[in-house]
Amino acid sequence: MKIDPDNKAGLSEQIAEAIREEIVAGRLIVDARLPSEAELADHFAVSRPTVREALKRLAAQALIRTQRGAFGGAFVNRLSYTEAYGQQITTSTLLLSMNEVSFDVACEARYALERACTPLAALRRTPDTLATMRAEIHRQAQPGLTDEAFCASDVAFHRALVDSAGNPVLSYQLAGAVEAMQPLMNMITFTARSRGAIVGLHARIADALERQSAEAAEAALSELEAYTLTLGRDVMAARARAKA
Amino acid sequence: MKIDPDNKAGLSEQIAEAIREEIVAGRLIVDARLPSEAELADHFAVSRPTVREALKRLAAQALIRTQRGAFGGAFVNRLSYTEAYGQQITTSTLLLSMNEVSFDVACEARYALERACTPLAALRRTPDTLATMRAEIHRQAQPGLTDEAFCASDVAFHRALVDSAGNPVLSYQLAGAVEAMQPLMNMITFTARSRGAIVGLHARIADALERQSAEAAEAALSELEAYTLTLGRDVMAARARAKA
DNA sequence: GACGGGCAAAATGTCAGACAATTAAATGTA
DNA sequence: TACATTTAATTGTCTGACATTTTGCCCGTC
Repeated sequence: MKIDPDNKAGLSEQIAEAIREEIVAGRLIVDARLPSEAELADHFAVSRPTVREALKRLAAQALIRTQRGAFGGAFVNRLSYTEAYGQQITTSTLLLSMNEVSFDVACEARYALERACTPLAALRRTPDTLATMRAEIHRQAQPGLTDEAFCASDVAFHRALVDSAGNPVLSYQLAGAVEAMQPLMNMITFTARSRGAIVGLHARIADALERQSAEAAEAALSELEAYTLTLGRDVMAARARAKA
Repeated sequence: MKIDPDNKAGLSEQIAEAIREEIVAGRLIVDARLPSEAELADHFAVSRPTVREALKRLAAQALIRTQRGAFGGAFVNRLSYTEAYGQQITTSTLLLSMNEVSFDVACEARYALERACTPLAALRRTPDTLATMRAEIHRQAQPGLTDEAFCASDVAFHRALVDSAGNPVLSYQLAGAVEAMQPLMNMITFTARSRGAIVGLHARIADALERQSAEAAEAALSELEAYTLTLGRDVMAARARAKA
């Protein structure tokens, strides 16, 4: 590995970057054990706390895992889909909440991506994913549901739709797009009428997938997008009025 | 903020999680200054190195930035699109390289997502993005290009295609899908004939977008997907033969 | 010879204190 | 007022130490 002059980046950051390079370049393969903290400190000519900070940076990105005890140490971590999902979701949520992303733009991105899944979902939907979608539709029709629970169920429905495509990479990519919308959707107060409309469109999507009609599913999805957009715009307009 | 019992998670991880909670819940807003390391250490009743490890975890995820000097400290960072792109790309690349994702699955996901962009790209493509695409096509037609440079240009072309949709959230979501394919594509040896075919399809896509025909662009994209798939399968077959 | 307990070693996790480097505000001076 | 200097606050790093956890090995017993 390379050495570190005293530049402005900070030693621990440089060390973390050097190790990350080793991993992404494949020179450190999955489950390989890194040198111990003391050895790394010696190699990079820094103190152990500095090395530890570097390792914690990598651990925060799930690139390594640490194990205590004899013959423990830091090991290159296999990035599982589950961990990748989590990172994807937190990053997407923060990106949307911190950058004044308009409801319209986020909505457009989400439905564009979901429409990309529908041809594959229509082809490969399983009884399992269809059952999940039906169950969520049923839950959404319950009268006593809070707005938050309704939104959570909405997310679950759309995740099932994405998972129907049977492509884990696609599911991973869309996890952020679907989940990150939830905080924005939570701002909407769903009336009985709007809930009915949404449930109806969800049912149309599920029906279309069941009979493997990608066109019908895409059409219903587009209607849902348009309807969600009007709901969101109403909220924004009401908020603007309250502000003035 | 909450306290930390001595459970198995590790103190620094618990502290990092507690602060992350504060940020995502909005109780710590963008550019807000966190308490100093000494104050945090006092508050959580741990030592300063432990607090520092926690802060480095957050810094690795670009959630905070630190500034030295008087009235410096740790500040909640606005997650920029650029930083989010970077995280998205590294996570996607590692996910693909570490999980034996087949070329077919990755390819399918990528082109499905890109097709989701074409209707918007056809609607909103600018002279700027079109010029970028043309420039990359021209570069790809140069004879002396290495395979790596050809792949890099291919990525640049597809990024321009995605950016044509004019939706930054969409661009962010697709950054991983497009960039993470590059290591897989780099394994392919591009003959003069395959390069010609790809350049031709790229030109057809650019032409279709220029005249705002989403259908033609999607058709060309699908052809490109099919062709890429055959190239990838040839490589896999050759590799299987070499192994046997 | 096999099994089990205890001990030592190795490694990470944490702590305490100190010093260096940096930066912005406060202060002093022309 | 404008500029240079000091000063205080804060992060970055180092040194050294102790605690905790886990593994492997030795050794005694059955």
